[in-house]
Amino acid sequence: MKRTTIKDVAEAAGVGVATVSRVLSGGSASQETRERVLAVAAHLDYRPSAVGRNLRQQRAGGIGLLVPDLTDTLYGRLAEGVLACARSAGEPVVVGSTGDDPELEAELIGMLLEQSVDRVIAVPSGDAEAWGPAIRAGMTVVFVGEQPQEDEPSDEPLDDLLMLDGLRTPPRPDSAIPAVLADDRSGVRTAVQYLKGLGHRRIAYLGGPGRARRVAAFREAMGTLADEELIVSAGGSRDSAYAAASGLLQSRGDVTALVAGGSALGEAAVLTARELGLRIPGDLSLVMYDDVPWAELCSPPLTVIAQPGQDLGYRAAELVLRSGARRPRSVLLPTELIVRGSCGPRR
Amino acid sequence: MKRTTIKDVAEAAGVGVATVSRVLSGGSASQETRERVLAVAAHLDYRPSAVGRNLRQQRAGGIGLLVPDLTDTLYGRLAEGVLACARSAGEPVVVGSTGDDPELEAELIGMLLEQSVDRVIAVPSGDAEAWGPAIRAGMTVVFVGEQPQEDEPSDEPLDDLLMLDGLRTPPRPDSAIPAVLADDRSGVRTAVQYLKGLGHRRIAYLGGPGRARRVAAFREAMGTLADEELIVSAGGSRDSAYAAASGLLQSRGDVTALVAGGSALGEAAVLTARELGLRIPGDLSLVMYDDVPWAELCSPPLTVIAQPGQDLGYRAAELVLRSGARRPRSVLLPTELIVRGSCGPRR
DNA sequence: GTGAAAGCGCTAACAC
DNA sequence: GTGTTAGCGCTTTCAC
Repeated sequence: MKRTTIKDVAEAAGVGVATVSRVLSGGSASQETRERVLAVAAHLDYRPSAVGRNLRQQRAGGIGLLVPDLTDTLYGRLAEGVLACARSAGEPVVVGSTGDDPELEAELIGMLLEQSVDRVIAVPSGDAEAWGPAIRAGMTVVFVGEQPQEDEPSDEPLDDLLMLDGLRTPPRPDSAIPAVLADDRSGVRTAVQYLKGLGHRRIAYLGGPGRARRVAAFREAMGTLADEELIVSAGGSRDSAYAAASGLLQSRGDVTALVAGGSALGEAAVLTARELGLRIPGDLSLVMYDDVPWAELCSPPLTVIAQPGQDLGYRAAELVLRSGARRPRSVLLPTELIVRGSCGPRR
Repeated sequence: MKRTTIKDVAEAAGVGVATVSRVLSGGSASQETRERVLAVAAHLDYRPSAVGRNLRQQRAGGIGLLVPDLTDTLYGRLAEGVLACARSAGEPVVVGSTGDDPELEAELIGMLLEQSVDRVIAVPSGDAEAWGPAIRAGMTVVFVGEQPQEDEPSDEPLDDLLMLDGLRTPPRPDSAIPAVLADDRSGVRTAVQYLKGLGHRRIAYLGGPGRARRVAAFREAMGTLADEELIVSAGGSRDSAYAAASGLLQSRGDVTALVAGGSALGEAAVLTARELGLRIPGDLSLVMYDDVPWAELCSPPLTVIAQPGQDLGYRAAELVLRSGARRPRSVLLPTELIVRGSCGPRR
């Protein structure tokens, strides 16, 4: 099955290939020629080959999208957002799932490089260095939902004074890589203040791999109440989420409230609490990140910090597509605390 | 930022481009030459351009994946399966979300054609004809999770006799397009028999767009109990799911059990039941398609028909990748009824 | 065992 | 306005 090429169209229309190319890309041509070429092209069901064009233009169109896990509703929404924007721009999207594994992430970046995909949107899993090769190769990259951990010297851990100021982690001072982020700081702060208002003092944070910004925001919001022992982070797998939740809830009997840094973590927390006979919100108040559909169906309905998943993706796609124009700045999208039934006064 | 090409490597290694190409694709070369080329390539951080190769070989590598909605956990899992298999084969995956819209589906097929993506995995949304152009263009396509509706004359509706035989809808007699499907027939049958065993007679089915096989399987399983008025199908949107659920539950007070053909539908059913003051399983027994994470967290925990989402995707990817070898046959994967707490005896 | 050269489908520079 | 032509990076004959 041979593909119809521009040459076929040119011959059938009795014109040169350049003319066909011009007509199809809106260049100048006489009315008559234009119509004939268009007619012939339609009749032959001609589709310009993106491969040919890409080779010629030294850059593949299309955009790459790297997310940790498509099974997570948040990333599903994010992907839908990217796809929607890309589609309206007629761009194909090459998707990769990193499983929150920096190594896999690097491998996928290499794959995109090989495909000459020169614009990518990513929820980064590793550190910023993984993106060196991509940047050096001239890729336009936009981070979404997360940024690589700062490689700040970890022996200057956390200064209580600094934590009180409102701007410890600005959307990254002047990083070369723009990012579209949810306002975690404000989301977590709202949640923590809500819990504090309910009388809770021993509030734990259950985080996933990476997601350093949320943890930092939690520490900041807790202020002097922060206790490193109540901040645990699980690996990417479901099992490790349960293990972490279980470990936390069992060894720390004085915990009366928990913030789960993602829906998988929240799920683990709910199940673990049930197993342990902890009632929500009677014995344990729970706030979960991400307003997934089941949050409302859960018993009790879960109070959540909602992120605009789809918007995050859409905006990121806009940024990466219009990157040519102005220097893209990072974007911060609002989060919202949706109060349902999983939090109560300290018992 | 110019990309390192095969020519650069050839020059730096003091050999011809053909030699570089051979070495890199495992062709014959002297030990010494091979080592030198490899060293130079590594040193220059050379990556062969997929675009160049694709153009030369008249076929883009990579595989296309078309799903209705990445926000749905089932399709997220399915995509993860495809991605996992594709990655192990080193193939990029171009993903499109059809929103269950045949028109959008056709548009995305066109986009894949333009990209010269010649292997695609799809959860079809439209009828079989939408795939004509793809097939004619030489695409290898594999359906997954669903097949286009049969264009059987609808005025010969359903023959009760035929419905009793065990093989009314085999994995498609000898269609040109192979499919990887979950065994809906057996899944639905098990669920319906379970409900019948509980004493239910007025069992409704709430389906989504398309998904004709499940509906057919439901009719078949119901046998003489089938009532067309209890079979309703919603559109793709969340709203239409609620509307359908609401309409069904309000107008048909004698319904004591409901099978929801997908997790979005199940969600709508649970919420609607709550609004209407119908208790589950007291007033209404519910079986839902797809074992999403929240099914267990719901109140009550939902009895579900589980499909192996990830496997479906993985197997489909295998099929589409090995398509060159033997004539790929369709695959039927088992479903499982997971009994939890949403079904009770007829009140 | 290796190099020179053709050509995949396309666009852009240049000639007419 | 339109045709001719030169490559984009690569693989693959075909000579040597």
